[in-house]
Amino acid sequence: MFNAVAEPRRREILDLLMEGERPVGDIVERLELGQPQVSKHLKVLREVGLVDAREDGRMRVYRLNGRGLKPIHDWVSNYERTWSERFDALDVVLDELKDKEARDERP
Amino acid sequence: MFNAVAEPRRREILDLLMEGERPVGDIVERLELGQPQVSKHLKVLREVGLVDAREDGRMRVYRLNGRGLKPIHDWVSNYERTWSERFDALDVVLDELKDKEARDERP
DNA sequence: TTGACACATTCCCATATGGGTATATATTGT
DNA sequence: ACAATATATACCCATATGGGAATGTGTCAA
Repeated sequence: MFNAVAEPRRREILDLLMEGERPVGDIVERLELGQPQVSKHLKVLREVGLVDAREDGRMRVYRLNGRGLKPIHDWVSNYERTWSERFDALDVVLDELKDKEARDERP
Repeated sequence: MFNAVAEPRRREILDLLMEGERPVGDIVERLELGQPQVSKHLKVLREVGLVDAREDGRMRVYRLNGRGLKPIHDWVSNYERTWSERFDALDVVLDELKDKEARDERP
């Protein structure tokens, strides 16, 4: 899944979908990439759960599923303290509290 | 650079280096991977600035440079709000403050 | 039903990449 | 100087992957 995001065009697709759901055609236009290529990238993103598709007539509307990026966020966050000196003991505690709250609210 | 981190073994190397600097031999042992392979992975990580090397006699001691992961962290953080409902307006303000402080301290 | 449209899938090709093996380079110890 | 050690590099091979072109599938409109 790190792999899915390692592709520049796929990151562009995700960035685009952050604006809102989009049919394939729109993505093809914006990325200036062939339609089959976009479909293939979307397939990869679908397989790792980073996007969902909704059928609307003869078009498929793709929607971002940002939660799929949480594993990456979690992994990278472990390294945050190596560059952010502000990420000291207090910050760690606060972040853990924030995480705990989030878990309690949506178990 | 996303690419460098997309490789599982390279992430293992980074995770290992989080414990502290290590010569190549130690990494080879821990990863149970060939020495040339480890050297090649380290080369990739060096080229994207995720690790630094220090010469110590006939061995090269590699050290983590976590700051190189900041771009990834920044990119993924844009998506955090899509899965964390606690990431509301107040949190955004607080995080921006934290960023600002960090910039002021290390410009 | 037929044709146009939106998208997915297939096939082909060029390139990149990771592992394995062998070898080169540099440094230490004797 | 020589052998051993630590690491880097070169070469080979199998596989994965992205783009391009062609084709398949399902849907709407007339």
